[in-house]
Amino acid sequence: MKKDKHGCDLQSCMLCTLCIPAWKPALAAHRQHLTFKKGELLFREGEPVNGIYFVNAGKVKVHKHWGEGKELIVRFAKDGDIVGHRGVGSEMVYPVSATALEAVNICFIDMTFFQATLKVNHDFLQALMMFYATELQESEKNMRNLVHMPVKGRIAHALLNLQRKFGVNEEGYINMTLSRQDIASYTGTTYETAFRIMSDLIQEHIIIISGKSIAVKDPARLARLELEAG
Amino acid sequence: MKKDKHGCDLQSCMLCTLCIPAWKPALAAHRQHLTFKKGELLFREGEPVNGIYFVNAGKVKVHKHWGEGKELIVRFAKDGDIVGHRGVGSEMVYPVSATALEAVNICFIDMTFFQATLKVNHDFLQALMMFYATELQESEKNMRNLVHMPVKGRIAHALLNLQRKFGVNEEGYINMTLSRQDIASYTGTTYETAFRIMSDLIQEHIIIISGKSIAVKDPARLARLELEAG
DNA sequence: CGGCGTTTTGAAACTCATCAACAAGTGTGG
DNA sequence: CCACACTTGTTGATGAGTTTCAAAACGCCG
Repeated sequence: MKKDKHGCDLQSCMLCTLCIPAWKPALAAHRQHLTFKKGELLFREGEPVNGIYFVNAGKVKVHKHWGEGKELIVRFAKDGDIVGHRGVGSEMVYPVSATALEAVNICFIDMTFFQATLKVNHDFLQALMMFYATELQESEKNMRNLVHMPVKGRIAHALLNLQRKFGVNEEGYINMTLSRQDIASYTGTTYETAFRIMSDLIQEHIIIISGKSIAVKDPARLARLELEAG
Repeated sequence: MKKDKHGCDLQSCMLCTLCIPAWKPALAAHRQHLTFKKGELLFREGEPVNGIYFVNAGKVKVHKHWGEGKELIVRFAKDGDIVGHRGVGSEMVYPVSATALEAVNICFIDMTFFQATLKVNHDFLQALMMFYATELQESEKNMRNLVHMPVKGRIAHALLNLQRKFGVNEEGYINMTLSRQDIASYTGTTYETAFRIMSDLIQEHIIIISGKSIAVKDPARLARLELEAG
C-alpha cells in the first residue's frame, strides 16, 4: 500500500461528484490516494472499520472467509465502485475482506469524515441508500441461486454476470482474468468442481478459454443453464 | 386485505417516529391501515412496487421463489419491521414476495409519498440507510452459511436466529410457530431433510417440540453445530 | 367410518467434496 | 541456462451428505 498526495478522480468517485461545494476543501484534506499491488489486502474481515474505499482504477474482490482456506467471494468491484461500505452498521468491524486482483488505485475517506458527510450531504446519502438497496437485491438473488441452482447453473450465471459487469474486448473475451480458484469461490464450490464444469462448457463449445481469458460463445445456451431448474 | 382509517401506531413505525412535524398531516393523509389474514399475500414477486409496508402487529415471511414449489425464505418480519423496501432500486418491481404468517396489521405508505419523504427527511433517510446496511451484512452472512455450512448447522443457526429475534415465552418456547416446510425454505433444504435433522436434534435433547412450538434446550450445543465447519 | 392432508420412515440415485497423484507452467538462485 | 522449489492446472476414484421418490402411519374433520 502506497500513499501520495493526489486527490481522487472527480469523474469516478461518487463522494467527490456528489460533494457539496462548501465541503470540497474538507474533502480534499481528508481523502487519501492509496495504491495496492496485485494480491494486497485493502482490509481484513474482523478488523475495525477505519474508512471507505472508492476504487479509481483496477479490480477488487470482496470476500468472506469460513474456516481454513474456504472463502466466498461476495462481489467484485471496479473503477467507480465503493468498497468497505459493508462496515457501516451496528458493529464497527468489517464483515468482509477486500483484496486487489490487480494494481489498484483507491480514494480513501476516513470514517469520521464519511460519517460527518452522511449527516450533511443529503444527495450523497440518498445515492448511497440506493446503492445499498441494489446490493441487497443482488445479494438475495445470489443467495437463492446458491441454494437452488446446481453448480453448472451457478457458473453460467457467474460468467454472464462478469461479462455484463466488466464487458468484453474486441475479440469477445471478458475484460477480467480470474483464477479458477476465484471462480470456485465466487460460485460457492471447489476448485476441482469449477474446473470440471468449465471443461464441460468448453467441450460443449459454449465458452472458449485462451490463456487466462474467457469468452462466452453461446450466451443463449449459458442462459438456459441458469434457468433449467427454475 | 382490509382497509380502515386508523393511522399506524406511532411507537412501532419508523417512518411515524421519524416523521418531521410539518409532514405529520401529510403522512396521516397518505398512510393506510391494512390488515391481512394468515396466509394472505402482502405483495408478490414481480409485481410493480406500489408502496412500503410497516408491520404494526403479526409476523410476515419474505420469500423468493424458484421454479415450481421451491422457495427461499429470505427474512422474517415482526412488529416494528419494514417490508417491501426491497422494491427500492433500479427496477420498480418487488424482487420478493411477502406472506402473512398470522393475522397482520400494516401501516402502508404509497410509493410517491415515500419517495417524497426520502428527499426531505434526512433522519429517516439515514435510519433507512443504516437498516439497509445491516440487512446487507445479514444477507451476506446467510449466503456464506448456505454455501459452506451443512444442513444441520444451518438449522441450528436458524433456530438460534429465530429465538434471538422473536424471544421465548415463560416455558422457554420460541414465540414463533413455523411449519416444517417454512423451516426447510428458510434453511434452503427440503421438507424431508429438515424433518430428519429436527428429529436428530430432539433425539440429542438439544431441542424440544410441543405441538407447533420449539424450545431450545441446549443453546451451547446448537452454537457448536454452527461453528463445527468454520 | 372413509377420505385427505400432514407427518414419518426407508431406500435408491445423484451431486458434489475430498483425497491423491501427477503434469505443466512460473519463478528463483546458482 | 539449467536445476530446483512452488504454484497452478488436470484427472480419476471414492464416499458423505442430500435430494428424490415412494409408501406407510397418523391425525383430523365431515
